[in-house]
Amino acid sequence: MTRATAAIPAIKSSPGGGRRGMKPSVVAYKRERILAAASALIHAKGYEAATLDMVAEQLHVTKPFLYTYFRNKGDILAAICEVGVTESLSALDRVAQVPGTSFDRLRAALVEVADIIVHRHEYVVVYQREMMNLDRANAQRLIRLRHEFDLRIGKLIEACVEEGLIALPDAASMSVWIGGLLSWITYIYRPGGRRNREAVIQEVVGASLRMLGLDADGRLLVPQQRD
Amino acid sequence: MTRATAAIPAIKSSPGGGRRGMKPSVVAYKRERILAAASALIHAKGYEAATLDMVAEQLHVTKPFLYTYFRNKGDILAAICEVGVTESLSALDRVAQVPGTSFDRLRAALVEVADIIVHRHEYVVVYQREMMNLDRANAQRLIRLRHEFDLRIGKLIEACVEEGLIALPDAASMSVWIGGLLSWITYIYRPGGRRNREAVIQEVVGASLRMLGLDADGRLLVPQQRD
DNA sequence: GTGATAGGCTACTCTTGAGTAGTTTTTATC
DNA sequence: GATAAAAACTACTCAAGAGTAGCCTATCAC
Repeated sequence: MTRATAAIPAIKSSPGGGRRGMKPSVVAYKRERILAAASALIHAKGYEAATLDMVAEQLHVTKPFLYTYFRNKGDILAAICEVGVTESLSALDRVAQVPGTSFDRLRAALVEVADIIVHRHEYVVVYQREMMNLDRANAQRLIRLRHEFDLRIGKLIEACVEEGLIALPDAASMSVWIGGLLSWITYIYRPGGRRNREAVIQEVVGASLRMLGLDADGRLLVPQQRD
Repeated sequence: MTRATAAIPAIKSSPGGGRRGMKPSVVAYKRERILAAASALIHAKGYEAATLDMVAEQLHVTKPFLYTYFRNKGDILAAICEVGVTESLSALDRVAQVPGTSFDRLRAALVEVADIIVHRHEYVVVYQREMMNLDRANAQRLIRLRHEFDLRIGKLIEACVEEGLIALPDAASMSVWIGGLLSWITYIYRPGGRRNREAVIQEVVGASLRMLGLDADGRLLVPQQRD
């Protein structure tokens, strides 16, 4: 891991480096590097076509090296798949602290998650496409996490309904469709593509809110009076 | 192909059976059977994990049999991937004949395509997940078809805008998000799942129209006046 | 019944990639 | 600078599956 090792000093100043030994954070760093390389490769070629030898080569390392940081290929995939959902869930934790109305929190949640999906593009695509290659245990865990995410979006919506900010009947069931719209970002936005990152986020947030019968500022949308 | 052969008589009465030899339609039928089996397997296990030996076994046939109807595994995948888009495009052709306003045609298109996605569930999932395993030529063809689909949905939207039925600025660019919502059906609806087929279609059509600023009957949605 | 042919099968080859056993190099410590 | 331990590498094994060469058999024309 010639190059990775050379890059390690950057971590010295990172938090969590206790006075005695920075081993844990170095290990975490190496794992992250492996995941980034694997994720890029799997994103480009697909799970089966992306071999561990290729991952190793990209890092200027050898295959057995990878096996000291992950038990097997499946565990690498699982770790990649977790990133998006995990980060989204902690974003929801953060958002819960946002002051204002439930609408403010809902919109903040949408923006935050859209942002994560845009930033973690490759990880999310791999999650969507390759989840099924996970072994039973990892798959279950991922499904639970995803379910929790939908549930919490649903709760944010319900809070809006209770405050009278949303009028749509059965609005909470829209959470899965909002999840779909958010996931679809990966098909619309590609890093280096012609679409603008912020514009995509704004579009998806606006579309999600309209699905809930709200405009971008949280005003209720109602059928226009015929004249 | 013991079982398939036994089932062939059903085809005798099918259209296209010229007076001399029903060979072409028999071949088409066998190809379809192969695709159905392969699609189910790939849907369940993923492209790489689904082996041709398994496909053959499911049909009570052997692997070389498959090779007389398809050049290789990739061609089978390509044929599966095409189904959803191709059928959707011909649905759009049909819909163009629908009398009434542009809104009627747009809604009809959404319903038809949603219906296809629900019916061809497995094919569509495979398309979404495994497209990247296609060789360059097949991939290009598929992308073009998909692009055409988005374009034509965009045109249906534009027609509504021109007739003054939609007020949303840049409404045509919503076509990709509608495509996303339609694709998401595959995550929401599973044959045999607890969700009702018609309800799902209604939900997705309603959500799509709300994204365009319309209610289910095509009435414009406008911000409610503050009191 | 005999011969020709399409349709299908048996029994391979050959490649590729996951995972590992055992060895070498680097680093840290005295 | 000797020594121990950690980190990484070399050089495999082993399994699995895509694709194929060549054989077998049912069917049909005559």
